[in-house]
Amino acid sequence: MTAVSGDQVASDVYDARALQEKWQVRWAKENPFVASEDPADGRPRRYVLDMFPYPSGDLHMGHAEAFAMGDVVARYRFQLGENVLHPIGWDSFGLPAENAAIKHNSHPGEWTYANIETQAESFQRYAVSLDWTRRLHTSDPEYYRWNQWLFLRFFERDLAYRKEGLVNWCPKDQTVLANEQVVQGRCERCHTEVVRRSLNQWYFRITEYADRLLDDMDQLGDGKWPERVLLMQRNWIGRSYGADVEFAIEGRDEPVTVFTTRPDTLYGATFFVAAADAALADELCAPEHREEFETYRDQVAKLSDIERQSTERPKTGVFLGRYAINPVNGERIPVWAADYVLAEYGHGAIMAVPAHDQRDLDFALKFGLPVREVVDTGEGDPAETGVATAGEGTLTNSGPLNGLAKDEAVERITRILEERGTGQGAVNYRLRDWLLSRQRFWGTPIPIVHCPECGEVPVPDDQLPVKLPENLKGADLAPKGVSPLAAVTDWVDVDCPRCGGAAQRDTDTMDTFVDSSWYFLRYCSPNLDTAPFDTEKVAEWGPIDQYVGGVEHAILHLLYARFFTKVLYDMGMVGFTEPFSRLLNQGQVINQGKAMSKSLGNGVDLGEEIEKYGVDAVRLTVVFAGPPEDDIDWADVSPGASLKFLNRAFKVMVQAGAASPPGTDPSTGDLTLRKATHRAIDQITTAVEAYRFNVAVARIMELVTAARKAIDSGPGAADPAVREAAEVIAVTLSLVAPYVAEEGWERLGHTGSVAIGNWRRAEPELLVQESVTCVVQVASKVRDKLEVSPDISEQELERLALASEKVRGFIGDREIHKIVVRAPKLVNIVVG
RNA sequence: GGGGCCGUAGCCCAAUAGGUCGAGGCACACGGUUUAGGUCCGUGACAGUGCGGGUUCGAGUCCCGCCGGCCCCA
Repeated sequence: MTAVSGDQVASDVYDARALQEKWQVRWAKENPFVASEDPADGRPRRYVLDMFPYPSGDLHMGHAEAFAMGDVVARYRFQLGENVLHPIGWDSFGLPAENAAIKHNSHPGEWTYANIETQAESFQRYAVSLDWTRRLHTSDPEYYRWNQWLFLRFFERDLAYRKEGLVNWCPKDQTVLANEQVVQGRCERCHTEVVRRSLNQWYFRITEYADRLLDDMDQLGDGKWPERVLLMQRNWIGRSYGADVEFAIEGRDEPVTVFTTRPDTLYGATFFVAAADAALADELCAPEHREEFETYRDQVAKLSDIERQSTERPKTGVFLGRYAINPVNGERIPVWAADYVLAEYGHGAIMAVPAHDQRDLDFALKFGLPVREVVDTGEGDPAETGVATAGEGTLTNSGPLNGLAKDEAVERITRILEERGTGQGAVNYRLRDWLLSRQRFWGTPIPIVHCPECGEVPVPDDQLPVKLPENLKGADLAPKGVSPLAAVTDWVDVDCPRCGGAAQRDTDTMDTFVDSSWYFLRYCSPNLDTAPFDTEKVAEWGPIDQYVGGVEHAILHLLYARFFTKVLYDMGMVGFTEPFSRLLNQGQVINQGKAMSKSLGNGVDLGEEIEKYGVDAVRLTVVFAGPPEDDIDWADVSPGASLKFLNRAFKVMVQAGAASPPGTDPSTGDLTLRKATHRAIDQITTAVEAYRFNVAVARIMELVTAARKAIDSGPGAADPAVREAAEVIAVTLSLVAPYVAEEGWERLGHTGSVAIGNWRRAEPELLVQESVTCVVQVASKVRDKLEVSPDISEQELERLALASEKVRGFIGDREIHKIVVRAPKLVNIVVG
């Protein structure tokens, strides 16, 4: 670990391990990063938060990157002298604990809390500027009690409800999943193919907030959130404008409503399709087609979502022996059942316009259904080309719409439908309600009692928390398709809170994303036992000024947390509608171009890297590797080089500290170095504020080199400018390499931590340059360079440029067409 | 299939409102220090911005097309 040995005086050598041991003890004693609640404390308040970790084991390289980035932001704020809230906690409910408990025949809590302790120690060693007094764990009854309390408030507001419906079921984890947890038809966690089941489950009515979730994103623009995250959320919510159109069905009293984004193509609807697995298809099926339909439906049920949504697969379907009536032209169109229409989107049925929708066209061609073009786009007839046309064009074959453009037609037909009472303008969303029940043990019990008399009865607030039974372990927790809680009869059987009769607890637990949807509010009053959080404290700290975490949460966690915040706003419990004012997505740490994994054998162990290079060097490596949002390939970076740099920086601080006392007036110091120092301050500050931490580090490196040069071949270590530079090095380096910064600061003769309130401002007079290089171009090629004053006038600069011998030579006898002058940096002489 | 982001030395990456492509680092080479090696100090070479067009006095930056990579939605 010691990087330098031999002729150096041992104490002047940066010894990472020794410094870690020394400063961890001091920080633990002095607690420099505790947020102040003192009302008299006038410092600006700042809330910086890293997404809390899941205690899956010890910290790994991913945590190292995330928390190094977040810590740059937090420590910068501390350096500015702000009152920073930078708390930590654990997202400690979840499946891995349960699986570990089954494997080791233990209780999930044992594994969970042991891992939390391990991670807590690692965080201390990693020197993250955390406020340890606010620590929380979502698996504590003191925490999940408030999940239950919030669930009940949602229930009262009809934002939590139970319904029977087709849900995503993971056969491996033996539980249902939210839509957001199904990626490409597979379980987000274990990648098993998800199947459909019809179950009675609890949902949060997030669709009620779809418009606000979309529209409030306006608050997050201008670089406050990464554009791609906003884009992903927009896509996920998937708002589309169109119309609901009522189709009468022969032999049925009630019409069937379909949603379409293209009401303008209504005259081109030549058939009607119900999702094969929707109740509607079953209902519409004529008796003589029932057998065929049921066979088909059973086939569809066996298909995975992946197969079903594949565009490669030929279209399948059956005719249901019924006809629907097109409301605008009275046309009888056949009703089919197919699997390319999804039961849970829109109304589970569509009007098919084969000329202008490729899926409909594929289906029509396969089954010999008519294709009628109603928008002339100037492309070939879809019936012949096999290519549906979706673009702009002029309406045709469409009665009153003929001759209109697409947008006009949409407007006109919507009005016609509304006048006739057979349809209306409508908005459809891709977003589904949030399925929150899980058939697993290690989560928050849903605080509802099912009573044969009273139905769904909320557990009264004063009986919260509904605690998990403690006597389950090992095989008791094995997945069996129903929650393990169902088997604990003395837990399940309770008196109905309303009528006192025999009743049973709901045995499902909540999706752990409920836990993480409001934890950032709990940090403001982590021990409050009368409410989930103190509204006034949240008003003082919130919303979060800077949130830091991985892009893998771009939809799930961030969407849910935004939803919760809006509900809490409506309840008057928080005063803001967006929880995270700014968001930084850090990248992943990969190795040799691939995600680290055991099977590839390319894992990099954080503990081993720290052992080899020390905490500071590891942190410096991840921060310097590139922009924060980029992935870091560990094969491309060099922690050894980081360690060497820290050594250089440390020696500068030690030598400057030995040569002059603290408090030395820098104004008499070497001007060249002073200018370099203040330019560095200026550039580092700008870079940190713009999240360009890698650039900030590069500027610190330059400053160290400049100081080194000043000591070796300039004014010498005792020059006041060298001390000034060394102090700036200590302060700026503290954002990234806290140990060496603290030790350097002490060697510079300071007492107290370097980490708080020491950021310097660049002195403007030291930033001005007495001369700048002006390039002179002839026909856009650089032909000469001039040293000029920064405030030179355009006229003067033009005169100087034209006076240049070199320039005159290149102009020759060509005619000057134009001279572009951009004082003081450039002159371009355009010649004929 | 639709949408988005990205492509700068062997490698990781910089480049205010379009204005000298190269800040920083890795690797490499050379010199100094060193008994030697490493460390340390210093010096240096290598690219013209994926390809092809366009706008402009001037394009890494703006526009169009293509190639390659990544992401989101189908």
